[in-house]
Amino acid sequence: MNIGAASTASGVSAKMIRHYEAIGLLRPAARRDNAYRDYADGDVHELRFVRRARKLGFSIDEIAGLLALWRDEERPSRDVRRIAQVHLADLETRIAEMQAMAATLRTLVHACHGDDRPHCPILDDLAAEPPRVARPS
Amino acid sequence: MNIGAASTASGVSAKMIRHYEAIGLLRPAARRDNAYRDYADGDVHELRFVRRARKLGFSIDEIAGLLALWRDEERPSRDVRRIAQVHLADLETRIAEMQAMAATLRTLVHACHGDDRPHCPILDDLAAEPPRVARPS
DNA sequence: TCTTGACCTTCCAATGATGGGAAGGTGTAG
DNA sequence: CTACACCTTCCCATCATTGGAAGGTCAAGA
Repeated sequence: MNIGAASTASGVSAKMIRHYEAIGLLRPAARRDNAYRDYADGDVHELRFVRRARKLGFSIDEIAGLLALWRDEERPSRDVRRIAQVHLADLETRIAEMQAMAATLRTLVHACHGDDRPHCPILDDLAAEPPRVARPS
Repeated sequence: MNIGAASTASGVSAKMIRHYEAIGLLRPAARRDNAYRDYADGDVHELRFVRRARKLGFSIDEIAGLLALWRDEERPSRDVRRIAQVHLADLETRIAEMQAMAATLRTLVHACHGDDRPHCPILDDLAAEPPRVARPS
């Protein structure tokens, strides 16, 4: 199977398949006489694994770990769970940060008339002096 | 005021101040005889504006627009509001995507025993065949 | 047989926001 | 005079992905 077919079958772009190989996430593909990469069904399965993990937001490093565990029939599920938990906590932190941003923005957008007049609470907020937090020497 | 003082006063790192100047977000700073950048209070105010906007997740391009509007005493607040609204919608989309990831992950982490045994629903999910979506030719 | 077009190869570069660090000039206090 | 803190520019790295150039390969049709 050429890289194009593997790409179609897995949903991972050919560009990314080569990239994943280059950075060592995937083992070097078999080559035909013409130097074309040659993929088997198992490889496509791995590519789909990677794609699904990316869709869940795992980093390449994390996926490398997950792939290694997946290949190891004896892995303790604890190891897999730990990776997933760390990533989940990470996601939750970032979601909370973005929700804080969104909440502030919603308030500001709501407060802004959004008409011809120049007065704008959004700019007022952006330009505001930062609150002088009490910082005991 | 040297760049270090402006950095301390604004909360924007000296590195980033130079960067913002290099990419054209900020006007080239005044220079002293020794070629050191020289900042006035107004510049620090602008830097704080940029910092606050970054904290709300605005992109550099969006901040460029906001800065221009801020400088223009005659701007219609509508223009500001539109930028903020687009960004807010963007944030909400990304939050929803991440929440979908997190929800899936929570389910999987919950389903995984996380012990010595190799069986792991997390890997099972990642390795699952993608649902064959009906795709009427 | 020749051409066309769809594939494949490698290599280089860009994205966006930020940081690290090198190599060298400047300012000030001891 | 010497430290040391500051400043300058320049290059490189991150992370995941995409775009493109320059060139090789293969199959089908005239």
